[in-house]
Amino acid sequence: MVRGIRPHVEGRILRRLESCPNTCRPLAMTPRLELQVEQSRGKQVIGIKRRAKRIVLQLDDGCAFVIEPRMTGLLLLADPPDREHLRLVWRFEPAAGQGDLWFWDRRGLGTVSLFSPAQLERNLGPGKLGTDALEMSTEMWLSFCRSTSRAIKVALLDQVKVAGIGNLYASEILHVCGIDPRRRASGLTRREIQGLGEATRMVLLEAIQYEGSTLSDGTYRNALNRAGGYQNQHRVYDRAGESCPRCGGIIRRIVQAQRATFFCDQCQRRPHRRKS
DNA sequence: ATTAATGTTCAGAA
DNA sequence: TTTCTGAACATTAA
Repeated sequence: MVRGIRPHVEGRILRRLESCPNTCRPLAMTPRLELQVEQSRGKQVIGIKRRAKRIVLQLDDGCAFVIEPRMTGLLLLADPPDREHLRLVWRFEPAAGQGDLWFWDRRGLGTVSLFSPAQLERNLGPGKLGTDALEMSTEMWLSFCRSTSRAIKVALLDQVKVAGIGNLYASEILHVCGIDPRRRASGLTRREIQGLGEATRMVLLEAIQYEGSTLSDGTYRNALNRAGGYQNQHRVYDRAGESCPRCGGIIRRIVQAQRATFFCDQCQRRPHRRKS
């Protein structure tokens, strides 16, 4: 999303922000966003970056819009799938060949906030979001695993501990490093944890390269309303009953913490439980 | 027709 | 303190 949007918004001047009137439900926003929006008129976008799963649109006064797409939110430069679910539009001073920026969200769980520098620190800082999954060192992975007795799959989704891993990627990561998703995080060996770190890096970089996963509901799209390509590379996600691409075992689907987990029973197996 | 499922997060309870 | 549960929502498949 960020890569697609950056060339169209960097350096541009904000004219106004509009909440879309024909939307099924008002966009969840920070209180008083409307008021602050008046003050953001004329401000310049100096940059756009990703922080874990959030998108940060930085303004020249130190404030920033933080967009949280959640399940179905999209930032689009053109051609929204429909008008019905448009939630918000940033209107910029006209520039040749460059239009406005839209927030479209089918389910409506996404949020957009306008934060002051202090609020940014509070909402994106270490208390709220852990280290980005792509910036974790082996030492950090070790202390992360030692810190919790939950199943490793569930722990990987804890954004306070490690930020940026979503449900489908947790399954993909654990398949790549061959770890049973039901294993306790604290029970992993040093060697396994090292593999987990490497697998995380590999899967996330791969997914970013392929521009994300457009699942069967077809919702996810990049900034230009194009489907992603990573769904074709999924090893286990949404492939219950199919055979494992690595060992030929059968891929299973289980539920952990009320979320679907996919894994291969054969090459992601629990270690032998030894009587002691 | 119901029910369950969906790339998420958070408050509040256990 | 940590972990679990349910709710927020819209849409589709079983």
